[in-house]
Amino acid sequence: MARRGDSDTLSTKVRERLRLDILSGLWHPGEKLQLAALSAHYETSSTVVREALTRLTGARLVELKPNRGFFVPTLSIDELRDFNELRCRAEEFGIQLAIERGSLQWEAEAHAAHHTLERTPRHASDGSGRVTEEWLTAHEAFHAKLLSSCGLPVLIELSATLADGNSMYRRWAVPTKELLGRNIEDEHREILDAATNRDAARAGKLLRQHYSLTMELIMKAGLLPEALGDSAA
Amino acid sequence: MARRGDSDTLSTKVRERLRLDILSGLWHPGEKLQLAALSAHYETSSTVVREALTRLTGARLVELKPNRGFFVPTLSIDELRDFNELRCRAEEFGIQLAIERGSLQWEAEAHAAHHTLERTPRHASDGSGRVTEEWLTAHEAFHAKLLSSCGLPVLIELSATLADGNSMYRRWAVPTKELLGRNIEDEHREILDAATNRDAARAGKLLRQHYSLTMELIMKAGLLPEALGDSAA
DNA sequence: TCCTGACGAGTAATGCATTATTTAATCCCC
DNA sequence: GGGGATTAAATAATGCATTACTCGTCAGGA
Repeated sequence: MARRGDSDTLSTKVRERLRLDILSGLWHPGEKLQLAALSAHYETSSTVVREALTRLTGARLVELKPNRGFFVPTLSIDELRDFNELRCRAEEFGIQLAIERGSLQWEAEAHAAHHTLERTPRHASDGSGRVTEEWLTAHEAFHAKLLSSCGLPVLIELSATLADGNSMYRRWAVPTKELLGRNIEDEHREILDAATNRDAARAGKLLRQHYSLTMELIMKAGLLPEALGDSAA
Repeated sequence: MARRGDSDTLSTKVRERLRLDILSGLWHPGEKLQLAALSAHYETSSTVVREALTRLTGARLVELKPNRGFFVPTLSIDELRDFNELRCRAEEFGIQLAIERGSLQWEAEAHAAHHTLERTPRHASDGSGRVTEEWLTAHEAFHAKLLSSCGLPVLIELSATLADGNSMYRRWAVPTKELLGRNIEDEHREILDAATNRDAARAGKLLRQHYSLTMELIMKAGLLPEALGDSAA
């Protein structure tokens, strides 16, 4: 085997690595995720890769076709609007509960998460315009923290799943000036402000705008052909 | 091995069996699901049991504690109200989309599913008052069919997950006359009627009432002690 | 007596070997 | 030469062996 004294399992770590690799586009939509290739890449046995993939299936980041293998799901721009609406509704409900129930510590942690997000560089320094993995993580952490005090694990998990799905659309959208250059910091600041001032209605509205604006930009930009499933592996 | 010419995998079948066994209460909340015991019970290797359990983890029917094993999640009556609200919101949105987009065939299939449901006996003939597995399946199939034309796979899956969660609460509620004797058939008929007459607002309202009434009855009845996690295996 | 830390049983996690299924390539037969 | 069956290669699914973790138990020392 390959481990010693850590706490959680190899499978968990591989799952997280795979998740980030899919979100960052290392494996692209439609691509077949072969067990042998992945176990070589992640330097572990096919068993743990299989478990990691199976787990990601539950989060809709991987699709399993019985007896055919695992695949990265392809995206459909037609679904994006409904997808976004579902996300908005879920988060509106979530933030409402979270604001009702959040403690002072929650407020503090939300500020902390926001601070981290603000200080994490958004774009890679290589000029590719690609969003960095660190920023993506901080962004999801910020939004997750806002909902964390809602008290409903299903909802937290749902929100994470929908966030990942949205990241996929964002990642495979045609890069445009508007998408790349958008000033997202103000939106986050306002959301944080509404939440920690316990204004659920305003927080919900701001979240909806925040998500919907991104959605509109993605829909205007369209998806890269690699995301539609007709690409080569 | 144990198979030859079927289509989908052993793992899928074991997962479905496990799912129904958990919903029906064969394994109860808090119980540890040991790989060795389960592979003996389902007559297969621990590998496929593990995969089945991992998959069910994604549907929140099983919980995995790293290096500790798999467990049936315990229930908390406090969460039920929020849980129900999330479900209502998701289904209201889903039924709205489904009604906008459903074809004539969808209408027909909804009627078919409803017919099956109506003709499937609800309670076991042994007088235990327990809901039959067949009725449970038909019930979920009916509701799933209503949403099936919404065009958003995430939402369909979410709805199925929430339905399973609700079944758990229903299963582990203290049996009361009101819960056992409720006339649920009229509600289904009305929902079907609203949906196939393309009245989204009414369908949504009826669904909300349908779910919320069950919830209220469960909250009034309370949960059996076995569901709370302090029971022996 | 109570804590601490080492041992050991039980079992979860991982790795690897084997079997089954799919997919494509080849070969007949028309 | 073309279409459908047959065989072969690739790889997904399953089974089993091994390793490593957790937790309970017990011995030794304060």
